[in-house]
Amino acid sequence: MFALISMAISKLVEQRETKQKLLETALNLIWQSNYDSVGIVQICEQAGVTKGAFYHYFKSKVDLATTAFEEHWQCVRVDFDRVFSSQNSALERVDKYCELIISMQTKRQAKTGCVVGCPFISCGQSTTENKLKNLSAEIVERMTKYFASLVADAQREGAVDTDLNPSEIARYMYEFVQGVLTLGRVINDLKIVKTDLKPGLLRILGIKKSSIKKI
Amino acid sequence: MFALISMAISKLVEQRETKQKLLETALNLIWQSNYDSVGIVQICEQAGVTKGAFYHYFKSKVDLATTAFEEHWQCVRVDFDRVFSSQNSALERVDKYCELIISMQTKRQAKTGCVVGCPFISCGQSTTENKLKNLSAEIVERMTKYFASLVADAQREGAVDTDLNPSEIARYMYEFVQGVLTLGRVINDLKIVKTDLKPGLLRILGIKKSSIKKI
DNA sequence: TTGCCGACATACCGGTTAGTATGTATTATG
DNA sequence: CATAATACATACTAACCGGTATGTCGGCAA
Repeated sequence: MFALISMAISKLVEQRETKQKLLETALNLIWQSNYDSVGIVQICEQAGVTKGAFYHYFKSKVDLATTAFEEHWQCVRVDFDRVFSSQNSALERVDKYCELIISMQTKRQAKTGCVVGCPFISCGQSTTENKLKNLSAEIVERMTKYFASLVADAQREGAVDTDLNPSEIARYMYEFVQGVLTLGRVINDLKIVKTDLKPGLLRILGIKKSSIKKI
Repeated sequence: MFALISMAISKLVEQRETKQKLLETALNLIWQSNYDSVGIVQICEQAGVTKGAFYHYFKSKVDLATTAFEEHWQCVRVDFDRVFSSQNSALERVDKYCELIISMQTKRQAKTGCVVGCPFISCGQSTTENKLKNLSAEIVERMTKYFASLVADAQREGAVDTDLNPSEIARYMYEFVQGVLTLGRVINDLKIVKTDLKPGLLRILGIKKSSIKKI
């Protein structure tokens, strides 16, 4: 009886793990290189499953990739919701966001041996699949919302001049973030991410000196 | 006699054109999509030559790509040398640089139908070929030099605070440029490039208001 | 016991890939 | 005039691609 139940459970776990392993492996491989140059068999081998298993769970390569990226977003947005929480002041958000990015990138570098940058942007701009491109564009919109409310709150807090359009500054900030991550990936060095991300963001945000002293 | 000479010349032109057409086509195709997903036969067909002609002039695909990108750099560096000339004030350089980028991107968009971004960066971060990656990293170094001297000159001109490290600000600026171009490519819209590039750069550069009035 | 179903595994398919081997026409040279 | 080199063109190969068709296996309900 107990044996039966535990077998059934382990079976369920295995099932979930097969699909999950596929998603995870696909994300990692595509993130490291790019969508077009990663093959299905390569993903399967790395995940330790066969092609049959792959096509049992996913109807195509782009199907796997999109769900992998969507799942990854659901995963990271938890972190973003936390650091961009209204509970944090604007400057705290910048601080925590930079910490988050750097810690994520450092972990990935430790795992893969190279600087990977943002998966959505680096992948979305280098694939021929429109589904992935659209997903990336969608992520850009979502991310700029975080920054827009950050800037608006910074203005309300009196840390930033109010004679500026918050969404403009927000765009500059996110554009800068992506630039730093992209160049970090190209020259394969986290140094510039670690040194430039925060001061660059603060410079764009343009915090008033008076507000620094206040905090 | 004249016929012979003109034939010889036209032959020479043809030869140069075959190789040149290959380089040009390769750059365009790879720039539009990415290195890994562009095939040699595709390049040859587009260039109107055969595979035999291709392997007569280049020993491999990556050989073609690297020489194409190096040639493209030699082409655009002429423009960069002009806009970043010491004859121009720092603000003029920013102005002309933004104009150059926007005009280049607009032309490419008209030709290809999509926003292509910076070829060196978008390609270098999405290929598995280390030769191309290294070339991209090299280009990054070359470009930041332009910005570093721009910032230093801006400080000497009194347009920017001197209590800042020029190379730091230069990095922020180039990182921002690449972010704007990358996002422009991802969302396939030149709008943000046109609206954000110049004000974003000026904000990072941090021109003193007094110097604006002076000019 | 039978029949079915989900969860894979294996073998295979047509098409495409980078790269090569060989053929040929034209031009330069001794 | 012969030979050699250049500038290609054509045909091919071995590997690999995404995708499919079919087979196998354990569990489960009737």
